[in-house]
Amino acid sequence: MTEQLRDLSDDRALLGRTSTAERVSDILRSRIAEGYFPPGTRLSEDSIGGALGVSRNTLRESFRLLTHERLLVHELNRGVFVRVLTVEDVEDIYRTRRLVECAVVRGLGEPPYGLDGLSGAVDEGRRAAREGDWKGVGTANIHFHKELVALAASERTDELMRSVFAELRLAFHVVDEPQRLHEPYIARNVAILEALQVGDREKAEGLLAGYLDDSLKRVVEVYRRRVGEDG
Amino acid sequence: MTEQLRDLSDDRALLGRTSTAERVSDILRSRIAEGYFPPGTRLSEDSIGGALGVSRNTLRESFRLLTHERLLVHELNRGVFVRVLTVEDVEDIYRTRRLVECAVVRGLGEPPYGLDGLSGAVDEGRRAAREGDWKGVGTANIHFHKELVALAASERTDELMRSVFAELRLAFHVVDEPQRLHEPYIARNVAILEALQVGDREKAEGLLAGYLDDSLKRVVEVYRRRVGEDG
DNA sequence: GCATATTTGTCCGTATGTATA
DNA sequence: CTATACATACGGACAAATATG
Repeated sequence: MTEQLRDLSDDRALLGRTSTAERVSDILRSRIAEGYFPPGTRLSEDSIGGALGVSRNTLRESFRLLTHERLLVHELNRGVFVRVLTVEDVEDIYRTRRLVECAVVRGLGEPPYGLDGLSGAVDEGRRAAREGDWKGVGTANIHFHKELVALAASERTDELMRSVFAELRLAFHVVDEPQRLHEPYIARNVAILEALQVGDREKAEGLLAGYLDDSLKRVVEVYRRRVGEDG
Repeated sequence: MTEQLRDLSDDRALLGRTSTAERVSDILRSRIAEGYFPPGTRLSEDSIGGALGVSRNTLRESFRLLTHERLLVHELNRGVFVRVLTVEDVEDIYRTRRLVECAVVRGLGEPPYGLDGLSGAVDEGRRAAREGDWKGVGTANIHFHKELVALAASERTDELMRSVFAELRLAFHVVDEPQRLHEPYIARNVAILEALQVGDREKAEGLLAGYLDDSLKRVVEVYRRRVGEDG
């Protein structure tokens, strides 16, 4: 474990613009997102603090940040663990996505819209698919929907959904069938993008709703098999 | 200051289910919500830690929690302050409210709906108005809209909006014209409730959108005068 | 501009409580 | 039941930044 966690002692000597705790959070968030700390892993204060060369108090502040982002769960007197989502969590994530993402599309003004971010995410997904990088396809799909939310031009809505999408990654790591999970949605993202390009909000919203319903069904189906009865 | 901040030393001896830091956060959150710590106030580690009888490290964990809820802002080497919202913040809060609250109403299934929470909040507002407790009317209005969001039955949406409504209170404290700010909306909440009671989602959504637009206009109008150019 | 006091940032050592083998 | 491991919380220390005179 220690090898992959770069020691921060050097950086600390230099002038750090952000606090140590935030930099630690950034590192841990990446490790969780990329699956290096899979759901269920316990993050010991001692071993991680030692590996990163930061004190317990500093590390605890990082844990607090990530706990509030719902990536870690804190059990009193037992420590922090990478969150293991229940099937109900996954359903609620998609409930929230459907509510917000459809509302964003519906609330768009008159076309044309600034769709560069969306088509960029589509390109990113196609490129990853060509290389057989299915996890990359999953990342690109999430980017697509983040860009979709960004069309609402609301800082709070963005941040709100940022955390929801981070949670969604946790579910993807449990499922761990990236091609089956992500490939079908490249084409559907394209369809949504095209509807928006011609200014057909209603069609885009319908496609989006169908997308989310199907995606939820597929994730939950595999998810139940994985987490079994304990989730 | 010290008189209003109850010492926690006694509670610590008793069986506490939650951590000290969380209980401290609860206390500070209430104080901020009720305006005892108005926006802009600096929260000194020494004085508050002393008043509550907790150590600096514990208090700093509370500050982290509340900072992440956007109620406090942290300035490096200067400490934490109760957030002062800008006009842009207020506009974004209402943008988010409109997006989510309208989507909740639109996404309701077939009537009848469980509207006990909503009518309870209406009663609460009427009672407060009879007693001339206009801040209480504001609290009741926020309850009404929290209950409205709760109709979506989504844990994440609830939590998300809980933090948005907490921020909204910060704006109300800056404005500080509670009667003018809250009284007109009792009747409009009633109208929304009645539309939902007869199952007319579309009318309810329209009333809600108008409500939010008017409320934003009124808050911003007074807000600009208060914060002036520095916001 | 300078010197001083205050406050925060970070880390340590330790005592206590809690869960688990 | 005991022992171990860990988390919680406290108090103290010192450096660094900031505020004050």
